[in-house]
Amino acid sequence: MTDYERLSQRLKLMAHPERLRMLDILRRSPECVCHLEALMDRPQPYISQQVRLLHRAGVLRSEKRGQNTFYRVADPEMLAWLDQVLGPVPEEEREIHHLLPDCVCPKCQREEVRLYA
Amino acid sequence: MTDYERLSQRLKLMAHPERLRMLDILRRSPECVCHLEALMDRPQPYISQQVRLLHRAGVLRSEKRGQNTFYRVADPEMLAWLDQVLGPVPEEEREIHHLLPDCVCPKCQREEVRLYA
DNA sequence: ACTCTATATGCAATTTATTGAATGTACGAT
DNA sequence: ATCGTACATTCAATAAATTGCATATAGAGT
Repeated sequence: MTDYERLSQRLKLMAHPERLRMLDILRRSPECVCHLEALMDRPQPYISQQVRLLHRAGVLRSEKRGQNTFYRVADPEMLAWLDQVLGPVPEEEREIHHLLPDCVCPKCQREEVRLYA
Repeated sequence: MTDYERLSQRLKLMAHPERLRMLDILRRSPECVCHLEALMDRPQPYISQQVRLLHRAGVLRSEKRGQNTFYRVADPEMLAWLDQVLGPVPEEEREIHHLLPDCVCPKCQREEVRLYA
């Protein structure tokens, strides 16, 4: 496999509107599948599929917290690319969880977290 | 069209091994189709097709010199992305035409150019 | 053990991208 | 006018990506 092949395979992960948006969310703070589902307004299997693609490629890291699985962008190369393509994440937007009225995920249900919104 | 859609469409242009390689060549110096053909070892219609894709999207600019059409990467956004993904082009590798023994393009036939190889 | 919840997986239908190959065109040289 | 060169276009075959939907699983709570 040439360098160009390796790079283009990873670029393909970004070169998709829904995945790009998902990456833009997950580079800010870890989110669970059900939160992504509410945020992106897509059926859960759809979210899981895209997450899987990114996870298999080593772009996302997963972390179980109770019932939920939280994903975050954990790949430095991808993070650098995202910074270049989307612009860097402003300091004040980091680690902020976007609360959603119709989201059932634990972060959206806890009052303490609501303070950051 | 959302931002994510616009960006992913342009990212798709890079997310292809042959086009990425072509872009890597054309960000260094302008080259004609027949030279790309020799460099990349692909049939001429194949080269023309990929060139067209990139040209239509505004990534490449074309310039006629005699019989030949030279293409170069003219889009600042794409150039920045290429720098991020492939690393910047070293100063000493800029504007250098890679001479090929089996290439019939004018640059490869002129002795003066040979000095830079 | 049953149930509920969060998430994962499998599969088929469709769409889109990729590639090869034939053919077309424009233009300079003879 | 015809020929050759450089490049462009078109089309069809194939491969790959995308998406929707049905279903599976694993673990927590009852």
